[in-house]
Amino acid sequence: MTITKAACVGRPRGFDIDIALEQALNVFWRNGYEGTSLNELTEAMGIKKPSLYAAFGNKEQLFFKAIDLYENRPDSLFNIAFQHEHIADVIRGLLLGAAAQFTDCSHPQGCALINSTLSCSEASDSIKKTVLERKLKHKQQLADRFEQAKCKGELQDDCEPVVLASLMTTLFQGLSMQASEGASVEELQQVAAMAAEGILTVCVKR
Amino acid sequence: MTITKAACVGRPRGFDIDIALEQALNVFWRNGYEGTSLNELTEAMGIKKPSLYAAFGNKEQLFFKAIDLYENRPDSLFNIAFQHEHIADVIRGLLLGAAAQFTDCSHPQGCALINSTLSCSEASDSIKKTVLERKLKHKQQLADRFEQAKCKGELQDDCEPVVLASLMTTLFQGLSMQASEGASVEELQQVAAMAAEGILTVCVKR
DNA sequence: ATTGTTCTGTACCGAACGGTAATATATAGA
DNA sequence: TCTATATATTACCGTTCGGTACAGAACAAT
Repeated sequence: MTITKAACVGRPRGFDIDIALEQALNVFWRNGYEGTSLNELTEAMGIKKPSLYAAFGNKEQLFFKAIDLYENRPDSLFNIAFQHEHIADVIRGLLLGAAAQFTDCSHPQGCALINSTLSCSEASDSIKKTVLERKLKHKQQLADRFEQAKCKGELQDDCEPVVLASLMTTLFQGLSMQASEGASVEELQQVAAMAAEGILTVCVKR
Repeated sequence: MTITKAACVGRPRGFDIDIALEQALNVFWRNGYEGTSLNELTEAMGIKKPSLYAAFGNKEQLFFKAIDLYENRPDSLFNIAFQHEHIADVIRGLLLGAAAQFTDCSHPQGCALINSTLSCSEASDSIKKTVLERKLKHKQQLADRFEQAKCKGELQDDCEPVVLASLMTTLFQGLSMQASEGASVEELQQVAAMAAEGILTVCVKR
């Protein structure tokens, strides 16, 4: 899916807009929104500033498009883990999957969405707000999935789906930060495994 | 403990250096290192830039001094929680204490150390490195305390103190982020309670 | 070949950044 | 009162920030 319809008249664009966007995502992923300068972006994307502005609007819109690209990846953590039938497998899949994906060295470490939110002063308020909404949406998806599991009788009676969703979000954010700080895949997997074991023990009927 | 020895000659300083430092800490706490500008600092501290530079060196040194102030607070989370004898109380104290302190509205939300690390591009590398060392030191303190508990037979045999310390760190970082994003004290306490219950169940002998 | 359209590159904008030179001002000691 | 010293104030430095005006270059349609 291209971002801007290819023009059939005029000078043709000299770069692949999808590849450029992916490069931009990588920079935002690594440095966050405010931590990324236009010079870093243009250098990584292999284009000059006016080309960037013509193709993507401005830094803010470029960021949103990059985040869209990130969230629509087919190998998204949620997409994979939610395919499991049993809630225990979902929880294990989410935590161990996060540990694996956040340390996957084929792209920057951690979660792009979580990393981006960080380096944001009061200046870029719309960025903060939008990223927060996305994260809230994901938390809601988790809560919905856990609620569904509870209806099926998979969860303990005293386990609140919303709280469990918050706890998972907390763990994701912590795992993402640790990954960004250079934690190894082994360390994060041990952490994820211990967390999963604890959650399964106190929240899931067996 | 003052930062700079009070001069007994020359024009006396027109502001309280300790109060100014505390104001600086609050700004860094709220906005992170790179997210904080000198104008914000001087405004919050009630002084002009040359006074700031005369008293604290530069932005980087001011940050280090502010972080020192933060870590040497008497009501530090670790100081309080480590006073408990039983490891179960330590773990509960750490998690519930974090939920409470991170949402305490008498100061910025979240953990200052964790928040600061975030908004740091490759530029301020020494900041990143120093903050990382501090966080690592805290993780080590946790690991030592858990190791000690294991020696006393308080932990399950298959519970690795280092992994448990990593999991606690992960939870702290997640809780701090959620607090910074505006989570309520109630929500965080529920999350902390659930996490504590899980950890106590799988890691601690009862 | 000309025109219209769109992209590319250079060179620049005002604003904000961290940091400082120069100078005025307030105190202690002589 | 005068001098030495340390602080406060103003006004400025060079750099980088996000963003853009402008002119040239490459294509499709005529």
